[in-house]
Amino acid sequence: MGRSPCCCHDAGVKKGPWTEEEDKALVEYIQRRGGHVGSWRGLPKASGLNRCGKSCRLRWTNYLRPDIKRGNFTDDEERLIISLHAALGNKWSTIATQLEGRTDNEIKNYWNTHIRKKLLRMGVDPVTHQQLPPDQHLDGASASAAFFPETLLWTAAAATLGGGLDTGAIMQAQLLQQLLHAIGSNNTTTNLIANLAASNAMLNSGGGIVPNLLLQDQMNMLSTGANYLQPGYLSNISGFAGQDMVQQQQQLISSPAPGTSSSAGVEPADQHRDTAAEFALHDVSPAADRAPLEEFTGLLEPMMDMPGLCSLESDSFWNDILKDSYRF
DNA sequence: AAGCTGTGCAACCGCATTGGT
DNA sequence: GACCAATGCGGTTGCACAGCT
Repeated sequence: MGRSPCCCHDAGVKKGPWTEEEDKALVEYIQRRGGHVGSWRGLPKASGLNRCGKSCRLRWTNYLRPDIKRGNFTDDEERLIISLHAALGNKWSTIATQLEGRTDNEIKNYWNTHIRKKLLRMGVDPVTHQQLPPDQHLDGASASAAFFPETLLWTAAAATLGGGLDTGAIMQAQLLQQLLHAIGSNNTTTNLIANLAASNAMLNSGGGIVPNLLLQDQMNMLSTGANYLQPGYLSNISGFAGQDMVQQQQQLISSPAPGTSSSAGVEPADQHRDTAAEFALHDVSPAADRAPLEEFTGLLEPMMDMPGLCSLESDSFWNDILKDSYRF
């Protein structure tokens, strides 16, 4: 497929920072058309701007659009970005759809300048969201090989969907997280369910399962609520965004580590699967309490009858978890 | 005060994807 | 299905600014 020549290569087309006059001309043009641009390529000529159409689009979407939120990111926004990044990777535009008034460019910049460094200081790999070896910590602090079941859960969910995570995949993970919360903070149960998800991830790692799930407004409601699924290191730390990093590191170190993972030289996707596999092999706990599991399956059953929410019967991710749950 | 360095962010660039013919 | 124009996306760059020496 041939690449179209970009108008930006035309001689005489202005580049660089936009002036107030240019901003005004662009805003007025778009407002005159009722907020509907039509053709970006034709916009510069029609509006009298000596700019590339691409440049106009970028200026509008990243700066001039009236619904853009200004100011610092809140703690909740930061957590949401981290959670979504753990599942989606650098899909900035997808992440931006879940943060009202924030642009993909803004989120990307914020990630690269703030969050990325923060995670490195915590000893968390900002790409894989896994614990880094002690010698790779940004602050040089040593840490035990802390392990987070919920991080694994994220990984498992992402791997289950073959890397092509869509809103349905996020919903699966979020619903699973909510179920875990509903059951309570029983670590044994959490680990068990994480194992089930990990096993499922191994079985389906190349499958690219795309579940038939939720309506967009349900997705928005849940993903912006307090119960969205977070990587384990977030749920282990209260007030992540504003907390002193040394203190956070100490909290991480103080957590007992049920398992370790070695991932040097492994591609991220493979690393996810390897870690999931390792955890599943070493830490399946048939001694998990029966009562919480009954509660878990009890919570799932009525959801099967909720039209438009999810179709558990036709979705092997949930089916496998359900079957495995009953087996215990 | 001048120079250096680090940081944050707007904007650019090139490839990927989408949609129309 | 092939082709091409238009748009979208993510990585990268460059500049302004602040803080430090």
